[in-house]
Amino acid sequence: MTKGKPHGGSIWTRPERAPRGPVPEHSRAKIAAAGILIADADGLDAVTMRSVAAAVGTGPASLYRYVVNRGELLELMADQARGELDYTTAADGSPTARLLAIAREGRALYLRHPWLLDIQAAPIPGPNAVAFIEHALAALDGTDLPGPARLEAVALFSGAVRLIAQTEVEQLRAGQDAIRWQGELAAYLTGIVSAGQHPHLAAALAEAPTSDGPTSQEDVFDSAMTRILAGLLSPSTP
Amino acid sequence: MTKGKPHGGSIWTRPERAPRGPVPEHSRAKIAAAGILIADADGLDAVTMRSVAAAVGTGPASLYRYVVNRGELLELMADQARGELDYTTAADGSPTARLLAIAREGRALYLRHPWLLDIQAAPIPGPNAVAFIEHALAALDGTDLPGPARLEAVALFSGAVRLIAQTEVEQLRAGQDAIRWQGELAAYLTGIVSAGQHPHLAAALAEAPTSDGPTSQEDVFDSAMTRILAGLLSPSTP
DNA sequence: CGGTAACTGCGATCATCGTTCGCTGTACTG
DNA sequence: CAGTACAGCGAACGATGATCGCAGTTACCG
Repeated sequence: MTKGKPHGGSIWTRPERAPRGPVPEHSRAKIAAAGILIADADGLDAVTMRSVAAAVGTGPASLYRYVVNRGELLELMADQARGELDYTTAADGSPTARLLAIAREGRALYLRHPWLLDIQAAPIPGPNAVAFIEHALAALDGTDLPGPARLEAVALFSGAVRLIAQTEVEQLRAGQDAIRWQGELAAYLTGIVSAGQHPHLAAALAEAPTSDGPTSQEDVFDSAMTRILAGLLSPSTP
Repeated sequence: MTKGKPHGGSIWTRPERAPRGPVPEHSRAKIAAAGILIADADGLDAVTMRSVAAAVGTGPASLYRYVVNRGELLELMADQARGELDYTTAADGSPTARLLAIAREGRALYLRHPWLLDIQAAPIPGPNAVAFIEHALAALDGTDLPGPARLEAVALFSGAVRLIAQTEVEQLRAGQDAIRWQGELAAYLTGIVSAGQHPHLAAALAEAPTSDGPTSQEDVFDSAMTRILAGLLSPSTP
């Protein structure tokens, strides 16, 4: 009759070890670690079922005993990487300061594992994602935001960290091609601007990129993050 | 000797029509339109070289006369979709009001073409992306932000629109499975919370999701966007 | 203790996808 | 009119995600 899936939706609601059967030769953690190593070295596209299986020392088909599809493998990797986050620097201080500390940790994580930006968030958060939410909520203690608004603020906060880190990683990805790339972009925009349309873009590009010395990436990140946090933590104006 | 790429980096710096040779039977716009139709109907994964080629009425190999690879095809689609944006509602008013109007347009676009969220921004923006930047910059007129900060603010603004729309689309994607999905998520979180760790998450979840009637998605979007804009437009506090 | 059910490992294999090759035909140049 | 650069495209390649079915392994039940 009606079957009623016993388990299944997400990998986080499915037990790692089955009640019966032989003891698995590998583990989710080991497989995820292998995937992370490959992604760090050669990018997310290099993380194939075959490459991960080979790194673990087995065949591609065997991975499907631990994971339902490639997406779940990436979920495993993403959550395991998030386990590297260290929240001790966000232990106390003002909400803004604590969240900024968490944001810095997140930025470092994205720079360490740029492929995280290529994985879109899964519908159900893994344990380390939940831990992130918990710590961000803890940082919100002392603000006058109501409960649901706090969850929303954490989501926006997390997205902002990802967003800013993404622009930073994009430049790093260009690598040594940065000169060629920036040159092409500049030529392209110059061509557009000189056409007469887009006066505001012309004005913004004309202005010099700050005359008082080169700003470090960390400073850019901090100031952008601080601005966003100011908006998120301010009471809503109805 | 040294060849020196005549053209090439991006599709936007490459002319659509070559100076010599027969007149192409198709066009970038037509191919992009076909791809958009498919993506709207069956998602971005259904946009394969074969399916788009078939929709245009040709073979897969022929598409490579218009596009260097699948990524460029997606770029074409993304920029063409952005051409649907209407900025007339953002013509005047306060910077916040104008940006909010643009944000609403963006939200509607993402809801109309959810697959846009699956395409990550290309290194070089297409014409309609440039138009978006231009209009956002125009909305920033009257603020005291310096030039480079405005470009940064536009980037953050654009990312915020995308981020908020994404959470909204995620729920829509669950579709009728929403009941099952929310149920599973709730059960999952309940299990985690009841373990005793994560006290802040427990507190946030315990609080009722506002007692004064159901809030519409538009209101949620507007309030979140307004909060973020407040942060972006406020002068940096050094 | 023996039988059965549930599970693991995995070789072989499939369907599909992005992309390339090479040929033929066509339009523009000089 | 000859040459060249390009368009269209059938056929094919290599790689990938995923499935099937069988053999070996463990735990539970009577």
